[in-house]
Amino acid sequence: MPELPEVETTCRGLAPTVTGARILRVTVRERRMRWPLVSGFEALLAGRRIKRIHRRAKYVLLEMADRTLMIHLGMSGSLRIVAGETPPRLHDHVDLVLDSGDCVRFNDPRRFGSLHVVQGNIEAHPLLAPLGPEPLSADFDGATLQRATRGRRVAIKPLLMNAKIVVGVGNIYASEALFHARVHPWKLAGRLSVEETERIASAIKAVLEAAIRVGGTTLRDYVNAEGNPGYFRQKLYVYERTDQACLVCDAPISHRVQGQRSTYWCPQCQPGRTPRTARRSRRGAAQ
DNA sequence: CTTTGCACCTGTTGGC
DNA sequence: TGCCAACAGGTGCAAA
Repeated sequence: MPELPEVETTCRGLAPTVTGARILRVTVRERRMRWPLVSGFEALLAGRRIKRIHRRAKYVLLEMADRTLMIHLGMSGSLRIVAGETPPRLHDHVDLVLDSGDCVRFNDPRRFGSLHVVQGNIEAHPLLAPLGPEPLSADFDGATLQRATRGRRVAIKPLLMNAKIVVGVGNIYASEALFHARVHPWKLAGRLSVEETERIASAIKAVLEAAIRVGGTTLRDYVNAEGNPGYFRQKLYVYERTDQACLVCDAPISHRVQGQRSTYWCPQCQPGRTPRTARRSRRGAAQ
């Protein structure tokens, strides 16, 4: 579900409620996540005050004096603020009940998400340490991307989704950014020109920023901290638009599975070849 | 080292 | 109506 804009939107939505609040108690209804919740998870948080909330890659970080609660939303997770007495619904796995009477509620049908309590330097955590630069920071630009692509024989689209290269770019925004950069998703990363990596880096920033501005993309599950969807879906140019007319040139949008993920592109705006392996099923946005 | 494919889960959808 | 296969905003890990 969530890529960087959705995680960022979640953080911003939680911030006013969570910043400075004390966690009175923690209720866990399901410990089986991507990584099972450690025994004693609740006690590691109860009574602690949240100093601030921020984000690294797709992780939500709730920072306390000497520890950090690190939450990943996986494919189907969400964090919402509800009133303390709100009865739990299906897949409401974890509650943080705050001294304000509000409750931070973690819901995740597929349970690909995770929650870790990290003591000490958060950036040194094994899940964070290997991560690449933040796409919206000055640490990421055309030159960074150019350097990262040299000698790579992977196609650019899966490379963009590799968090060691750059974090936060998932399946939707990878296709969207390549469309705006006018680069074919199957183009080999190592063969990109300086101009192309420049355009891709700029497109990534532009697309992510635009998505954040409207609260992210909701396809099916995603809701922000208030339970509302994001509206970037209306601004998607290729994702889930198979066979529909390109909004720029009218050509029908193409779709193909690439590295087990759906890839969408405009064959006219993004000229290039797809390797001629077996065609796979196509599934447009019927809605 | 890089690249590829699987696995983890539940829910929804489309075709027969 | 029912059943089943395919697919879904992620990503660590093992195998090649």
